[in-house]
Amino acid sequence: MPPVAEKPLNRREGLRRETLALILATAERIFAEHGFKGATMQAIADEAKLPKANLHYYFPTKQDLYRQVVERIFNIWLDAADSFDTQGTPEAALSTYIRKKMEISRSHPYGSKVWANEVIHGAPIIHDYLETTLTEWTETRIKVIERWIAEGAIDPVDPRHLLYMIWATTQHYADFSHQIETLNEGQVMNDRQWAEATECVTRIILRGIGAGQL
Amino acid sequence: MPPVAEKPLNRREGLRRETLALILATAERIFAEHGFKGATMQAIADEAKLPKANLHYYFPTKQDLYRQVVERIFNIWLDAADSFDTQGTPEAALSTYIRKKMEISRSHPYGSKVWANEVIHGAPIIHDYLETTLTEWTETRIKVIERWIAEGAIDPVDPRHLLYMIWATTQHYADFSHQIETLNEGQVMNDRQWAEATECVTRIILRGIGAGQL
DNA sequence: GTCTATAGAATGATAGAC
DNA sequence: GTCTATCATTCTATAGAC
Repeated sequence: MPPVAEKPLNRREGLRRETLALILATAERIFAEHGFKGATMQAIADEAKLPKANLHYYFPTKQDLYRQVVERIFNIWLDAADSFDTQGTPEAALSTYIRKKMEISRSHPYGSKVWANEVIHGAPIIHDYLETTLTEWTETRIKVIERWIAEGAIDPVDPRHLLYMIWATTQHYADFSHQIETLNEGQVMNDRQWAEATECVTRIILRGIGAGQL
Repeated sequence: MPPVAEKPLNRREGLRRETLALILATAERIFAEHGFKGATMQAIADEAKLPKANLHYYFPTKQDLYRQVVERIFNIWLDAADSFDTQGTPEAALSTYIRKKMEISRSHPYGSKVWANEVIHGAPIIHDYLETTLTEWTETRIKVIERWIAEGAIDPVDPRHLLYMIWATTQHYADFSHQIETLNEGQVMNDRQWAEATECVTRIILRGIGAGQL
C-alpha cells in the first residue's frame, strides 16, 4: 500500500468518475428529449451545471458522448437476457425476461428512448452493434426458442416475431411514455399500474404462444 | 361552366397540389431519417429538387411543414380503426385492425417513424392531438373492448394494455425496420414475410386474450 | 410562383488563462 | 482539471429581382 501518493490520486479519480457519471446521466435525458441533433452540448452542460468546455474535456466530440449513452442501455438489455439460459421452462424464461424488460423500461426510460431514436434513424452511429452483438445475441435466443418448439413446450411460432413482440411491447412503455401518461389522465404510471401492465403483457404473450396457463 | 378562365386556373391549382404533395412526401422521409432538428429545409429542398425558398412559400415555417406530416399519418391510423365499429366479433374486429395497422407500417414507414419521434420527445408539436382526438378515440374503443369482456367473448384483460400491445407491435415493424432488416440478413421483408408477420402477431394476440382458435 | 443572395441567430469545437 | 472568450460553420427565414 503506497500511503502518501494514493489518497489525492484516488480523490481525483473519484471526482473524475462522478463527473463522468453526471455528464452521462444528463446527456441521456437531453438526448432522449431532443434527439441527437436537437440536443446541444450547451443544454447538457447547463443541466449538469458545468461549463460546456468541460464536456469536451471528458468527451472530445458530441458523437463520443452520444455513443457511450447508447452503449449503456444496450448492455443493460443484454444482461437482462440471462433468463434464456438460466431458466428451464419457456414460462419461467419468458416471464422473467419480460418482467426484467418492463423493469428496465421503468428505470431507464431515457436510455430506451435514445436507442429507439437511434434505430428509427437507421442506426447511423451504432450500426456495427446491430450487425455484430445484436445479431449474435438474437441467433442464440432463436435457437433456444426453436428448441422449445421442437420439444412441444410452446406453439410453433416464428421466434423472430415473438422476440419483436416482446421488445416492442416492453419498450413501448418507455418510448411512448408521454402518450401513455396522456391516456392515463395525465398521471405517471404508479407501482400498481406497472405491476398490472407487466402481468397483462406476460399473460397475453405466454397464452398466445401456448405456454403455461397462469 | 365558365369556359375561358377555368382552364389556366385549374392548371395552376393542379401544379400547386402536385408541388405540395411532393414537398410533403419528401419532408416525411427526411424528417423520419433525421428527426425534426436533424432534418434541414435545405436537405428537403434538395431531395425535392426545389429551391429552398419555395418550401417557405408553401409552408411558412419548418414547424408548419412538420406538423402537416405528423397529422397525415395520425389521420391514416384513425381511419384504420373503423373495424372496431363495423365488425361484429372480437376476432373479426381485432384481426382486421391488426392487419390494417401492419399494412400501414409497410406502406407508410416514414410517417410512422415521424410520429414515433414526436411522441418519444414528449409530443412538443402535436400535444393537443394526444389530449383531444387520441384520448376520445381511445375511450370509445376501450368501451368496445369492455363490452366484449362483459359478453365473455374475450378474457378480462385491461383494454389499454391490449391497445398498447397492438400499437407497439404493429408500429415496431415500421419504426425499427432498420433493426429488423439487419436481423433479416440485411434484406427488406418480402411479401411472404409480411404475411407471416401479420399472421403471427394476430394469432398470438387473439389467442393471448382467448378470442377464437385459428 | 420561382429563384438568388443574404441577414441574423445558434452551434460544435477550441484556444489559452488560471 | 476548470473556465471564459471566440472562431468557423450551419441553419431558418426573408428580401427582392424576375
